[in-house]
Amino acid sequence: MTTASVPMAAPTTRMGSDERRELVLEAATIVFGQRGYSGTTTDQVAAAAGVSQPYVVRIFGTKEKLFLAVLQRALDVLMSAFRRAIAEDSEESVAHRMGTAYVDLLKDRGLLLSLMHGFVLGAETEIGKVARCGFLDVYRFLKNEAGLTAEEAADFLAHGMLLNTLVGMRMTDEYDTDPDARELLDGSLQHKLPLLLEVTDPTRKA
Amino acid sequence: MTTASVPMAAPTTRMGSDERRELVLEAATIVFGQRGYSGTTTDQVAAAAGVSQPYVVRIFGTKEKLFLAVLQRALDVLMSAFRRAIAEDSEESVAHRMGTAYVDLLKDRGLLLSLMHGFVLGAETEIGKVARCGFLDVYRFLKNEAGLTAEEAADFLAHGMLLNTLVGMRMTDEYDTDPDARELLDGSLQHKLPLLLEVTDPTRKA
DNA sequence: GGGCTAAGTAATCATTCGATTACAACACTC
DNA sequence: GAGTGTTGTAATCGAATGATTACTTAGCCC
Repeated sequence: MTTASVPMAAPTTRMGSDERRELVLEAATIVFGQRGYSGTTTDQVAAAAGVSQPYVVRIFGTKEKLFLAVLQRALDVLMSAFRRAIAEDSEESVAHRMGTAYVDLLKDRGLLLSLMHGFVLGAETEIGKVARCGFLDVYRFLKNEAGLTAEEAADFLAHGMLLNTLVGMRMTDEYDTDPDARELLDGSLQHKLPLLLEVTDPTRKA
Repeated sequence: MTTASVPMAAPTTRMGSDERRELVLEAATIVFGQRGYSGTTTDQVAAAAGVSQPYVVRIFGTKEKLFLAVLQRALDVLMSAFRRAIAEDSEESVAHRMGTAYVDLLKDRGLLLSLMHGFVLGAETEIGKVARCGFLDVYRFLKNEAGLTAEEAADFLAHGMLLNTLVGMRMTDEYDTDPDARELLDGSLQHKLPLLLEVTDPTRKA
């Protein structure tokens, strides 16, 4: 008999709680992004993060608080990306650089979609509060720090929402089969399109 | 003792199945619009429609089929509104008339929001199919029948998605308290804003 | 007016899910 | 190396939910 009869004592070392929290947040972002708030179970998040379900709820308290943390993190990442975009010096316009930065966020899988799910759940008291506040923060940033006019800012947001919608409905699935889908995606993404295709379908060859 | 010991025999007459189906669809549209697909229960829909929960699922088979019917109806109503808008003769541009028609759809409560919830659920096999197909139908309509260029059509769709998002997050709740919210809503809706405010908050005085 | 079809419900079932509890083991301090 | 707090899990619970079954009654046709 071996010294350990316990079933598979973990060979890995333990993890700090901050690190673990961030890991779960990233996993949750992916799952919430594709199934939505109500459609996601804490069990799915736990499985995606490689921890047990009770641990997920203990870290965040409730599923709602977990989703709120996902939303807040997504908004923070978004704002950081925009700040970086307007800080860099380039020949491109500020709006163009921010657009590029926005599309680049697709690499953080589920981030824009989790945001989108939060945005359309304004009827949920707490979620709605975070969504409205976060959205207005972005709008203010576009006007006050990026120097866009009100109309330019609205246009920017509008095309962002269109992109989110196209990604959410997996319009990329029709990219090869439907010329209109291709045209729509080309128009929304321009040179960033290969990134989207790669993110949404890892098997595709460039 | 009264002649009827049965608990409240309905004083109302019975209803044809088509009529009843439409009634349930409308109720479902409202509920799905504010809670999303997974967040809505068949019981909530039944209560909103004034029928029993088992009856709702018997009419549509499953909750998913009910949601698909809601989506299809919403797309049909949308396309009808657009066709009517381009048919009428007016001094306004086609795009302007369609925009007005789109905003008018807010009167059909939950319709645009149910659509939006469907749009961001592309990962769900059946829902995704209907969403992509319906969205592309609209895009083709804008180009082929309304005579918009590809870019104009994308702009139109983008601002539609922004409007849906603003409504979904209940940005109207901040209309009186936040000048940026007000500006954003004014820009997205122009003269149609009173309609939105009335729809989202029936207690408000014009 | 009797039977037949369709509208509609009450009761209930099997799952699923978020949350709680109790317990285990690793790492750190003294 | 004993004690202790933190990381982490197994087991389980109660409520919610979609679906099924069996039953009731209204209208309708002959």
